[in-house]
Order: sequence, then C-alpha cells, then structure tokens
Amino acid sequence: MSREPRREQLLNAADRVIQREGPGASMNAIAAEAGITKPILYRHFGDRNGLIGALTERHTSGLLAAVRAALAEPLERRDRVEHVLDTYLAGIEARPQVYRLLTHPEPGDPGGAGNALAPALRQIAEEITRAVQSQVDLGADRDLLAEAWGRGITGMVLAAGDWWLESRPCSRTRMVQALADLLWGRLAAAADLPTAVLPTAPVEPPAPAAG
Amino acid sequence: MSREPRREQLLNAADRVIQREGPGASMNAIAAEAGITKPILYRHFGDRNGLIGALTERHTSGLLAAVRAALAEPLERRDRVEHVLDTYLAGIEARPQVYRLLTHPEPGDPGGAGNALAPALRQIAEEITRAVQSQVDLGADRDLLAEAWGRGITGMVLAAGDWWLESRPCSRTRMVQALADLLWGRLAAAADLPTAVLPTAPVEPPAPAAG
DNA sequence: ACCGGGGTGTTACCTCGGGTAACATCGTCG
DNA sequence: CGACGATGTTACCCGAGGTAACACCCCGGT
Repeated sequence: MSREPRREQLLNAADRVIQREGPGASMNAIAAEAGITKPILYRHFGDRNGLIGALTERHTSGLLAAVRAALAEPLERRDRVEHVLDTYLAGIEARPQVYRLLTHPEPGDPGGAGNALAPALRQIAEEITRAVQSQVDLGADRDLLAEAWGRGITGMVLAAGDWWLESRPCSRTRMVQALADLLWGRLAAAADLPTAVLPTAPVEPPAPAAG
Repeated sequence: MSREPRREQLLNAADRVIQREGPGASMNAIAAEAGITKPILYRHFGDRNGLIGALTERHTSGLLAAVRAALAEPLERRDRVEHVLDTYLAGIEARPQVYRLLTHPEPGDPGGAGNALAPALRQIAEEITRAVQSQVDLGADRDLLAEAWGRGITGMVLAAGDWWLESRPCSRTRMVQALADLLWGRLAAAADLPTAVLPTAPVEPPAPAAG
C-alpha cells in the first residue's frame, strides 16, 4: 500500500478520536484508534502539528471554500453577509469537535506570537478582507479598514458561534440575524432606554493589580 | 511571614517570568524566578490553574474595572463605545504578555467546553451584555441580542486587538475608529465598488474533504 | 533464488512539564 | 520546652510528545 491511502486511513482514525475526545486527544489515543502505535504516526506526519495540520487542511478546504463561495454570491450585501454567517455556523454545527480543532489555536508556538485566530480562521479573515476591499467603497482607509474588519468579523463570529454552539440559545437563523444586525449598526441605531440608575454590578474597589 | 504577602511575592515572580517568556512559562521557571522550587508554588496555588487563576484575577480586576467604568461613562453612545475600545486596547498594549495570558484560554479543560473566550474575556462580555441590556432599546429580542452581541463584540475586539498588537498597522486611535465604524454599520452604509471581475484568489478545486 | 528497498509494524527508551511524598528547618507562641 | 505553621529541600511519579533500533512482508530487479 503506497503512502497516500495509508495517510488517509490514519487521518480518518484521528478524525474519529477527535470527534469523540476533542482536540486534546493524545497521539497514543489516535494511534490506538488506528490500531497501531505512535512511531507510525510520526513517520507519516513528523510531529503532532503535522498531524493536526493535515487534519485541519482537510476540513479547512471545505469550510474555506464554502465561505469563499458565500462571499462571492451575487446577492444584496446584507443577504450575502447573512449567507456567509450562516455558512460558518452551519459548518461548526455539523462537526463541533472537529471545528473546535480548526478554530482554536494551539497553545504551542512558543517562539511565535499568540495569535487569537487559528490558521484556518486567519484564512477566512483574509477572504473577508479581500471581499471587503474589492466590493465595498471605503475611501482612503480601505486597506486598513478591510483588514481590521476581516479580523474583527472573524473573531466576532468565532466567539459568538462558540457561545451559540454551547448554549444553543436560539435557532441558527436567528443567530445569523443577530450578528448581521450587529454588523448593520443596529447597536448604533437603537434608541436609548429611559435611563434608570444603571446598577451595573457590585463594583469592588479596583485592586491596584501590582506594578 | 503570614501567607498572603508571600503569595504576592510569588505572584510577582510569576508575573515577571510571564512578562519575559510568555504564557507558556513552566512552573519550574516560575519557581526559579522566585528563588525557590516547585512544591512551594503548589502549596500556595494548588496547581498551575490555581497560579494562573490568581495571576489573572489580579490583572483582570484592573482591566475589567476599567472596561466597566468606560461602559458607565456618561457619554454619547458612540463616544462611550470608542472609550471602551480604547480602554481595552490600551490594556493589552501596556503588558502584552500578561494580557495574552488573560485573553487566551488554556488548552486544558478537557472535560469542559472549548470556549473561545477566556474567563477574563467572558466577564467583559457579560459587562457588555449588561450594558446593552440596560442602556439600549432593542425590543423583544433584547436578551438574546445583548448576549450574542456581548460575546460577538468581545471576540471581535480580541481578534482585532491581537492583530493590531502584533502588526501595529496604525495608531491606537485609528484602530478604535476602525472598530467603532464597523459597529456603527459603516460596512452596511458604504457604497458598492464598481464591480470589476472580482478575482478573489487562486481558487483550488475544492477537495472533497472526506466524509 | 536472492537481495534490496519501501512499506508495515513493534518495544523500549528519552525528555520535559505538571504534580506529589517525605523529610528538614526556622521562628513564634503558650 | 514543645507544638504549630510557615519555610524550604530532594527525589520521585505520571503522562505526553518524540525517537532509536529492530523486525516483518512484499515486490520487483538481477
């Protein structure tokens, strides 16, 4: 059996384990699921990052392509945005564990930076950036705004999506509406509430927090 | 020397190490920095999470109090939002390593869920939720929108802030503007660009991504 | 028939980090 | 003095990532 098919089998096993145990699954566990032992995994993937990387690439391509397609859809802008949001939420809804793996950066990377966005999400952020740059007239600040918004929107959907996945406070459709409304400036447009006394929360005296 | 002051010293040492080495700093390293050995750390904090927890609480209180205060500021809504954004960005700018620790959830938590938001950020999200609920008239969907937006906005600022910290594409003020503009629906309001051919990116044939 | 290479697999080991057990010391209070 | 509560130590365990060394199996070439 040549290399590639075997790789696929191993990735399938890893997929199963992660679907069952979450992204923290150990190499031993994955090897066991595949009915083999660690060194083989390492032969195929180099190290854990290699495995995870291969795994994420498989799934990323799907999600990324879907988002990309949604971004290019010939719709009214609001509809297009909703379509993108729905695409993402549908993706994480379908295989939560796998998408957690995709969407949550690994703690390693000690030399590098502590990016908030995992590679897969960074790619999505770039797609959004490109789409904004090429489709929306933002004047001189175009590049800066597009990039900041790409990251920001991605992070927004990540956090909100995670919350939604876990507590399922509403249907996907409603969630899409809520997020689109936010991006549509509904926060800005809404009226003030008749200001009561605003008791936000019990405020402890702010400890100095060291120096 | 009674317990508390010693704890503070140890936390200070931990702080120093993390400021220097980042959130991945080992217990050994922290102990060494404090001039002692591991067991003492464990006596005081139980386990790593305990240490990290104590550390984050110290700093969280500062950031959280600042954000809370910003949220309660008697300003025009847009100004208030900008004030909050600026507060957060100023916070992470001041002590990047420490705030990375605060803002990036630890990989552990195997039994629990894969929250995108670290505890400190979840608290901020809750503050935002409360502020929106109590200050903005959103009709029947109030609770859902406020909570979704709380998470979403927090995630947005987290991701965008991280990016800004690392690549410093502009001044803090400009970044605040960019994010506030996003929340203010500038994406929705801007005109379409004269649609060229939209060459988004080299699109590889979407691999089936397994089944 | 033989050998070599590329695949399969194994056991046993290393390192490092979190976490613990057991033991020794110092100062203070009754 | 003795006990207690803090200080500290060395030495160890465990699990996870990662590697070394070895063995098998098949297939194709000479």
